[in-house]
Amino acid sequence: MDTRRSDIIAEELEERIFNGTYPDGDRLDEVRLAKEFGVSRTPLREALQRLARSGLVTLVPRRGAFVSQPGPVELLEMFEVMAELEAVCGRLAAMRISDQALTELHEANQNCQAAVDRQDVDSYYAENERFHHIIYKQSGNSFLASEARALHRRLKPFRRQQLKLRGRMAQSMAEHKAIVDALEQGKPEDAVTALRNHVAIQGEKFHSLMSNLKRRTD
Amino acid sequence: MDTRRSDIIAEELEERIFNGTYPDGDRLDEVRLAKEFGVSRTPLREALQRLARSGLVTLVPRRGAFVSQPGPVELLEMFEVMAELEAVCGRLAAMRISDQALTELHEANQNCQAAVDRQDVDSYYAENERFHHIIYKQSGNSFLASEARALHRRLKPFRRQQLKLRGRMAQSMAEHKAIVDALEQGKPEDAVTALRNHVAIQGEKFHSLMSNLKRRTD
DNA sequence: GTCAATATTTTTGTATACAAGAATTGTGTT
DNA sequence: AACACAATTCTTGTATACAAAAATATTGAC
Repeated sequence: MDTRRSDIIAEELEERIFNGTYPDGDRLDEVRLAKEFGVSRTPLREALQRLARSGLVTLVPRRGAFVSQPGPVELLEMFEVMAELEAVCGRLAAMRISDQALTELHEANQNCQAAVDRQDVDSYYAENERFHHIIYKQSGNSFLASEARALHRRLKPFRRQQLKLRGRMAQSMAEHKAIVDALEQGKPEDAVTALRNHVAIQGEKFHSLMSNLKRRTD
Repeated sequence: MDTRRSDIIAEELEERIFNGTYPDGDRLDEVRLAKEFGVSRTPLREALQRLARSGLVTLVPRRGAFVSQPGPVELLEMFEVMAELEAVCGRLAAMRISDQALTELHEANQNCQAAVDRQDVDSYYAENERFHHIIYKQSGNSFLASEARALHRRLKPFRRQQLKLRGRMAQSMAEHKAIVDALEQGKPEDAVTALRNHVAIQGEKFHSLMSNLKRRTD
């Protein structure tokens, strides 16, 4: 329960940057936004500073706040790091995971499959997130888990795009199975490769998606 | 060159939290600090929000800002993540490192050795930092590099403590050599293990340091 | 007509003022 | 004496006011 207006505003602005309302490089005018949200500049500035910390906007002194969407190169870099973070989580989780978490993992996976059968992208997305969050937590390293969650969240809008690619959801399910198997059998290195590939492939898919998009605009 | 006062204040407060001027849980009074720095509350609040993003203080709504030093458990978790980040940097760098960077690495290492011979802790620390930063950069992934730098910086005050441990600097030098060898020969997995151990051992050293400290206060 | 220098406007950074919630103190009751 | 409730004080959150720097427009010279 955030009582501060700046928190609510920060979330709203974050949402708008994610869904593309504000394009890359766009300047976020303090007074205009303050009027729009019906607040003074003070809470709005605090919200902008928060976004700057997350890397969503860059604050140029005496110039203002500018939206900074990650470019293709930066995105691939972020996916690479995400792949490694997940791999580490998997390696630790393979040694530390609880029985209860394993059943929860199976449960999330079954819900994923059901969503695939129903062609329900939203539901698939939610269960997939749950799946990964369980692994983060089961790493037994809460700092690692929170870092993983943060990057996962940051990449959310870009992962979502490629879920629409033909056959991606089915392929993803197969990868999930390999991950669960590795964790169940307590094989750290298997979990590492399974998770690393699972995420890395997303980066590659995204890459092909980007080049397709580019070719279309030629 | 930061023109904004809030930046300067944030740095100063960060320094004070690092060097223990403000103990854990201490409340940072806005008006008192504002008077002390000779500014109004506005830039000071912005500085506090910045520190909150870095995790150095926690902002409780309507209650204020409280220093939150990481506890022993959290620190070990952070060292574990640092070890993995460095390992990933090393793996990528082993494949991508340039000849020039390799010579720079040798150079930094020689300067390290010279500092050890002179028993010059400060100088050792600076060159050691340079050594690691080169590896981060040579990962060829600038997002990864900046994440590694951020965590490295955050752990700085805790790493520093254990440099004073007897024989640690000499041991560290041997580990550096193993790292450089792996990078030079382009062996990713060797670089991974060398770097992971190099950092992980810092976490363990810190752990023993902590328990010694605890025993003394019993 | 173009370029440069200056004046004006706009916008950010900071200070101050005000409002609302939390902590504290004091008083009254049991 | 102890507890509860109310009034006061203190502190945070927000709005407004002001100052300084950057952007823009205007005027003048060539």
